[in-house]
Amino acid sequence: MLLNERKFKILQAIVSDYIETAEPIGSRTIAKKYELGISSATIRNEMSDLEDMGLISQLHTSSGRVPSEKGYRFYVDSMMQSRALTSDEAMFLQQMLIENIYQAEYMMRETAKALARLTKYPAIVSEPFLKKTTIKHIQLVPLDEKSLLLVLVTDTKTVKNQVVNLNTAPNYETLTKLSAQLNTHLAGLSIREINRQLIDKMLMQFGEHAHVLMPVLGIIADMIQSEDDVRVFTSGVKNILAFPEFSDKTKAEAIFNALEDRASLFEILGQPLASPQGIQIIIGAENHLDLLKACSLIKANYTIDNQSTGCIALIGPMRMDYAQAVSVVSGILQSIQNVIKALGGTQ
Amino acid sequence: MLLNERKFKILQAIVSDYIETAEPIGSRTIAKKYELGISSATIRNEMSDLEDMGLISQLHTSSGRVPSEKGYRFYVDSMMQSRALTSDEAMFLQQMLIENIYQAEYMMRETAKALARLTKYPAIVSEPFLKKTTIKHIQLVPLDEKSLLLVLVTDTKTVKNQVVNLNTAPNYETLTKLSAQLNTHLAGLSIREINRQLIDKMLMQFGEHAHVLMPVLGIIADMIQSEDDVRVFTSGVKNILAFPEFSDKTKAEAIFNALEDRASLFEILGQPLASPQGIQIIIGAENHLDLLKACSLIKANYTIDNQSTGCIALIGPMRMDYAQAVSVVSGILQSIQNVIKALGGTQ
DNA sequence: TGTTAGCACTCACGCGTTACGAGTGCTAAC
DNA sequence: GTTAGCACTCGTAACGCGTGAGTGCTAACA
Repeated sequence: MLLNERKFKILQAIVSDYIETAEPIGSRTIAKKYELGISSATIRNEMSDLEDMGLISQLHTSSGRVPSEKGYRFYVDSMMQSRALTSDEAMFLQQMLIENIYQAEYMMRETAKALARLTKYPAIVSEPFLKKTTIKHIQLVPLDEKSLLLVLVTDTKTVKNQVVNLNTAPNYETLTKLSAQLNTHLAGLSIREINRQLIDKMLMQFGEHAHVLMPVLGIIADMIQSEDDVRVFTSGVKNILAFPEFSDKTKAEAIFNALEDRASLFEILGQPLASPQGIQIIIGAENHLDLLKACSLIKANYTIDNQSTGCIALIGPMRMDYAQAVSVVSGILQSIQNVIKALGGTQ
Repeated sequence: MLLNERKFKILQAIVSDYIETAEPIGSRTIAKKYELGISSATIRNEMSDLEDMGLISQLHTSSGRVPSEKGYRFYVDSMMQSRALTSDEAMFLQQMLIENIYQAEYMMRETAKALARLTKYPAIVSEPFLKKTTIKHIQLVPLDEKSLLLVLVTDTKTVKNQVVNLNTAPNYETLTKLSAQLNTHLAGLSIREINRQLIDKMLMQFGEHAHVLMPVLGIIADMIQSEDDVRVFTSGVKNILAFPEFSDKTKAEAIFNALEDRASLFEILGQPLASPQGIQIIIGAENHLDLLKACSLIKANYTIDNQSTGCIALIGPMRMDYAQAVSVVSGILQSIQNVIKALGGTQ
């Protein structure tokens, strides 16, 4: 779609004004507020054209114009100015990094908080999806006669635990030995690399303890493959109450529902990224979740060794401040990558 | 405070009607709806007395009456009928128990969900506060040259992890030995029992690895003592939007703030219980958290070996359905206790 | 031919008025 | 002691109306 410069400027004025005020905007207001050197009548003519093109719309005759989804899309694609982080924002992120971040879980929670704090939009942060990470260490820990604890550490130092129930659990020494063997075979592998052949080979070596190995391997596969165990952190969900577009209770509730339900959170995070390395902007009904069709999403994957893994996202009204949100998301993305690198340590 | 039977019945009618409808209730309505065998004029006189006693109040002259905090307190203490779980509720809890509950974290999350689902009030569930539980097992897991992972399992099978950074981390065999020694000394103890004497004795035995022991012990103490690491699960926070008393945005926001902030959650959960074994009902300003002064709380501790440990709580408007809430909380409390017993297993 | 001034028209919104109803307290009669 | 009746209060919903921000259309102008 091509717009002449005047239409371009008018659309830009409408979108950014609406992002700021949430009020429909009329020709006279544009003429007064933005010095375009043309009269309101001319602006009216141009606006009529923009409406024909589907970029803006009216709520009723004789109301001002409001950007349409297509209008937002055009804005995001063609006229949004990427802006740098303000010094306040940068300092906030810096501060967050300085505080000791020992472990993935803590970092995730803090990241969600920071996103929500800086943008005033609800934020979602997911742990890395394990199927894309590799196993760093496995440890079998004794619990009692009939159960043991399986501890799995990934290359991002995310730690997972699961109790394994058996008829009779091996004693401490045996578990220590088994742990060592498991590590010999599995450390450094991703789930994709654990295949039938490898399992058979391990079963041979495990001998009398094969009855322990089978459930343990099964659970490792489950832990790695199922979303069930991936923690998702949200923060600032209440922020949506501040937006007039959600002052209607049922609309606010829809969003709360989406953000409190793990299934729909995964739906939000899990859609394949058009540009997996970058930041994706999803406007209104472009996302397929009915509960969020009045919202826009800003998503990014953080990556480990260039493999996409976890996800961070912001949710806001369609008139969200895309420029600010994108810059904050990209800033935080970098911070996370740095921390992941640091956590990776000497490996 | 003593009320004659007529006043008692009238107050009961006012409280339960208001709990149901959230509308002030007048003498004529009571006369029609509840067959007390007296006229509205008589009821008016009695209501005037009840108001003098501070049990009910008017929002303005010529409006119906509304229970005061004192009135709710009287209701809860003297006239609330404890009710059994409905068969639906009982089945729901039964179902929850049947689903495999392997681990404390999962159980907590599900418990919070169930509480919120059954009552329509926001629910909070905390993990056991460690200072009151005992250590079941400690394991040191290798990570890399400069760090190791400390895994701590408690008697409720709650699992905590923390990365420990050292100048040079011992190798796998050493860690295995150290783990065994730590367990010999510490398993079965609560944090109160880890004293200077014991630490000195351990330092002697650890010899060359004393430089590992000190940070590890420090972190164990931290993990056990600090609230920071206690997970708190909330569910159904959005439910407050359904109550007309919170339709004012700022009032709803106050509650969202309280329930999203860990510090205030701890404040909610942490107040000493008047009756540590039972269910505590806190009405309005009886709780000291300003953000929640328009709310009532229903709290209970779940216990392990008769020591109070974790906490479950419901939050609602002052006119919450105390009878139902209490019965659900007590039902869930029992379920949790059963699960804890089962998790305790053969120990 | 593109731009602009002017005009008639639309429609949401705020405001004052009014009618209504649910509630009260008081008084007098039973 | 109880109740019927009455005057009074006050929040709320409905209504009408003026206002203002907006539109599209037309005619005049550069």
